Amino acid sequence: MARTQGSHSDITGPRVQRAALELFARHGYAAVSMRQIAAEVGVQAGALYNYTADKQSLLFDLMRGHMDELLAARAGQPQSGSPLQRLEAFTRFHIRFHLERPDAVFVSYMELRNLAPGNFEVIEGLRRAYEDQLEDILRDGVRTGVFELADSKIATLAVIAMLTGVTTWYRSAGRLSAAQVEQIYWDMVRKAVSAG
Amino acid sequence: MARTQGSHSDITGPRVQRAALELFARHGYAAVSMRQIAAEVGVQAGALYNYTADKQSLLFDLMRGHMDELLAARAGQPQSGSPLQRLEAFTRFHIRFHLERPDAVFVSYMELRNLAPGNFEVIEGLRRAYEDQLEDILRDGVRTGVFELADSKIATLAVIAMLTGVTTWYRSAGRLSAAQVEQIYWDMVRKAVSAG
DNA sequence: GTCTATAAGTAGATAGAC
DNA sequence: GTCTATCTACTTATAGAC
Repeated sequence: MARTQGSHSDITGPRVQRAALELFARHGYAAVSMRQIAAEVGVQAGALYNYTADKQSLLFDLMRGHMDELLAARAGQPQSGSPLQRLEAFTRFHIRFHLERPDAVFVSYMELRNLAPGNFEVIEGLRRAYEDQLEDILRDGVRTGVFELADSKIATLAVIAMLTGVTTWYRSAGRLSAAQVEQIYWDMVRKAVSAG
Repeated sequence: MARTQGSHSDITGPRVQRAALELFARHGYAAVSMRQIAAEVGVQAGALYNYTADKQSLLFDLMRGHMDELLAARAGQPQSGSPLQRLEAFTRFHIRFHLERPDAVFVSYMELRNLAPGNFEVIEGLRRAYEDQLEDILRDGVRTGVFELADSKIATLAVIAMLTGVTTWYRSAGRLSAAQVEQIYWDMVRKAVSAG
């Protein structure tokens, strides 16, 4: 990974982010040193500070970028239809989006503890905004009688936990395609929330 | 937390385990130093090595103890009845057991990455033995037609992810009792796996 | 923009006194 | 069994040369 001296600002920046993401996902934020990230990129540790103020900003920017992307992608999806249709759209979107970014999902979920308090507040707010979208769908369905749930808030958290869990075992080279996985989870979600 | 000099082997050992568990749960294994653990216990760092060979063993023993306790508690539960009855027993057991040990659950789930390879194999084997119990129940129910699932293995992982997720938000001082939470999750699990 | 060198501090783990 | 002291290595971050 040695690199001869020179200027590479346009390509080094993204490479730093990518190396940090991969290493944080594999070993955890606290277990990864700036030297390891630099080695992965092919620069010396000091050079990283041209792209990030410090290690904490590296983590926060990754998580912030992931959440922004999640909310932007979701905003680009169709939001109309019956509660059942909206729930199906949400479920399929969630699985697809998360399966495409296993590292970012893993880091955003596992490294919340390692965010500085102010940074944590920001990420937590974005996460709640996303969850509220599902909760709204479930509440609408309960109101119209198509869903039957004792507690919409808990159902929201339960569904999201179930769906996000897919990233812990799914491998694209495995026996199931992403489309099949999407269908299997949608079947379970639909049944879990539906009225008898 | 200062401590006068003396011998306290019988009480210090459990205190080391407990302090490590709490600190690992709150800050993460890699972010916690042996000196922090020692300060929490009220001894100097060197004294910890009377109770653990090294930091890695501290983590492994905690996780191993948690998994052993999980499997032993489960083995003490009734295992007979219809697939639906067995699923209800498993669901309620899982929620109750996990709600009673939020720190151990959190550490056992989040710190898998920080186990040395051989230690990881052990914990992974225990985890799989536990999951297989749920998978057996689901398979039996599918065979007898009471459950309807496209894939028993994925349903197993989905149900466990959903149930374990309860530990991320549940607080005993919150608006719902553990018994209520148990009931809400059981309603969702039952519906999610049942045949139409 | 990247390098080398370094500051200042902390890590895990051990040795020997008591 | 716990203490103090210490070894060796590594940590984040910065300064100044190129």
